[in-house]
Amino acid sequence: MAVTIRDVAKAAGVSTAAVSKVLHGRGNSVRVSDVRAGQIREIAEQLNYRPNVLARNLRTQRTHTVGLIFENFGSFAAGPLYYMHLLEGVGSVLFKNHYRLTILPELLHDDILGSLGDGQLEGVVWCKLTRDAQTLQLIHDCPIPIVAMNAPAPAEPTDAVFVACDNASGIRLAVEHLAKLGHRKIAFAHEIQELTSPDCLERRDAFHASAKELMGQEPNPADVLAWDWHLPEFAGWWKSDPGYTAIICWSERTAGTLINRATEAGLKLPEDLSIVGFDSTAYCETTTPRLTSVSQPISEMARYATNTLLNLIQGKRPENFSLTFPCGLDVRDSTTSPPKTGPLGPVSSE
Amino acid sequence: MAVTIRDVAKAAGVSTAAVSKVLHGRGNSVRVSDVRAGQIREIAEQLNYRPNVLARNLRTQRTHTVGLIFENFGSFAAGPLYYMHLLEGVGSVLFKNHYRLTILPELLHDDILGSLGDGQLEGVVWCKLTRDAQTLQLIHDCPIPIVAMNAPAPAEPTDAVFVACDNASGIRLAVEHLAKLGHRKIAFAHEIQELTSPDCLERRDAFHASAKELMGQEPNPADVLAWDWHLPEFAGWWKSDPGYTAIICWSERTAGTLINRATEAGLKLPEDLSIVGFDSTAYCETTTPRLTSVSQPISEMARYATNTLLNLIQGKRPENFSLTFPCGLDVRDSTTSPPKTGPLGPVSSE
DNA sequence: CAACGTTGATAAATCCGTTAATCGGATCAA
DNA sequence: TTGATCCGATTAACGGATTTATCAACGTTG
Repeated sequence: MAVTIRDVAKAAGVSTAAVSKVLHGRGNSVRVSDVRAGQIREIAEQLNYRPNVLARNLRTQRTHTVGLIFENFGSFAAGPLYYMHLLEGVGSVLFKNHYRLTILPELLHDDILGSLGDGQLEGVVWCKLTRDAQTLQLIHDCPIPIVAMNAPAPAEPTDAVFVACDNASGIRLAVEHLAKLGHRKIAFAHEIQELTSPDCLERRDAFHASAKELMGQEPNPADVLAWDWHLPEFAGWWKSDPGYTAIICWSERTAGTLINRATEAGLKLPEDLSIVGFDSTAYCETTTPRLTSVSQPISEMARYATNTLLNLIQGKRPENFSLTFPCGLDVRDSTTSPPKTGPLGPVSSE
Repeated sequence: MAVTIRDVAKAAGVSTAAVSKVLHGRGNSVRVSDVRAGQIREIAEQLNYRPNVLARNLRTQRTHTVGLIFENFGSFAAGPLYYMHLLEGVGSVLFKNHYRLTILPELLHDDILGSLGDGQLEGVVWCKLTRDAQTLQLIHDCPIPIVAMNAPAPAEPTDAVFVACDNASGIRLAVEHLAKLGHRKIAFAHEIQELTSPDCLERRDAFHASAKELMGQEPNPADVLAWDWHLPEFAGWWKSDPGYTAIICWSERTAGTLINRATEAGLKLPEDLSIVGFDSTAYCETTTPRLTSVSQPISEMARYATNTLLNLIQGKRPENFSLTFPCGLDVRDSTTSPPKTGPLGPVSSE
């Protein structure tokens, strides 16, 4: 059907080795004169020859393809821009290095090993890898390198590299910011279905720790709002509000929804209530008021993860098997001093 | 290195054909008794055999892989949720059919043919395919089926299938909605760099046509706002405003940014200014006020496009080589009657 | 002149799973 | 008894590019 290297070789009156050498630069011990090379190139052009990459991949045992696993592909379109940045970061590094990117479906554990061991992928970026025994076993059995994104490294070192952001310090920045503004009672919010996310849990725990350390706020179940935001429950909570003046949200999206509920309930933002989000993408610029948010260098993390993966594929041992990126805080317009000044009075925000 | 089918065959004392038949169900004329089959399966399990998909793909000339081309991968992370829905729609259909999804980088025209003709892809979903002669030639030369998303079909039929939304009727719905509310002077907004998007141009032209038809508003350059939204130019425009009471935006993102600029300029929305967006994703629920928006069934379109592509791959001729999906209008809170009632007075919105 | 290096090029093995062709033997109908 | 059919299984040829081993011819050098 298609034109093969043999067709070209026959038409040019040379061996396939010569064609392979001239057209693709392969084969060390193959030497071709300039004249012949020119002829071969010309014939190939005439015949409109296109190399079959499948054959090459089989022979060389390389595919220049990397896989990407999202933890919840089915529902990620509803999510914020986190995934877009992730995809952009991974893709840009791969494409720059002439690699291909394959999106993998959510797979059953048994199928994953088959997918990762079928020779089609040289490595995989795995988002939000969990830390259970089954997964650790899988990492051990996996024949290709794995880099985990936004997954905390397990206690015992594994073959996989873990890239994450420092949730604790990020949340601490948020609490510190609010404390400086004069807030004395802060809540933490997440959507009800996010209970299973390791990131969410880490941030919640960090919130309790930071609130206690910086403001003496003892951990209290009422500090954590876990709602189905599609219901207008905010107004109810706010009425029974035991004095909260600020809310830190586990994600950008939660913060966006909270802004809406609060506005609908008649609150004036940020004067009545300060809100902090987590992720700081372009989305934060589009809310009203613009959202103060902990920033996680998603794109940078993705780039680092991907570069590390490419190094692993080349057999280079990484410097670190676990890297945590620091978080920042992008102060925008959704945070200000609390309405009722506390015992210390409002603190000027430099 | 890895365990091959030959290793299994040798260990089980049978031919590779038998192993292939038992483990993968391949080969019509190959018959294996149940006893042998059991032995083979056992041996394969013991040896931890995993078939090499590269070899299979080469032999069968099939890869069960489809490519996806974005028109601007490098910057799409800044965009709205459009891409997420697109990716979700394409991916879900592919995965359900046990296909793989490969994201392709932006390529030079010469490289594209190489990429699409190297045997690795069985078909491609191509977003925002342009209509220039070079691209039409490429469609003609492409050895695998193409389905174009959000691309208007060219005049002369091609081998590619075109899936788009009905921009004109969508914009008409928006104008109609505003006209019914009593608006008599409407502007159209897009970001300055979007001038090259076919969708954007189509929507602009449809705006002029609908505004003239439904409200007698003669096309006027001042009706179109083309701004760099990062600059706070809205206030200036508003002051020199010749009486506009509503703005239709070419995209969701433009609308979101406009809401912010207007709010910052001290306008009360939607009382002072009605705003309509285009795309109606979850994002519209997060703005304040929630964004009234023309809805384009992105996910559905992507699913249709992908199913059509899978049919093309199987050699089935599609019923239509061009399908336009109707748009709807999701009325939310960003549109209401204009502040100054026109000659007819406000019309109740049913 | 023998030894040796270099250039130009090829044949054939290899990657690994698939499949058409074939084969011995048993069964069965005519 | 002959011929046809089916069962169980194997052999060997693919698919298309890469690569090792090998070779002829020619020039150089001591």
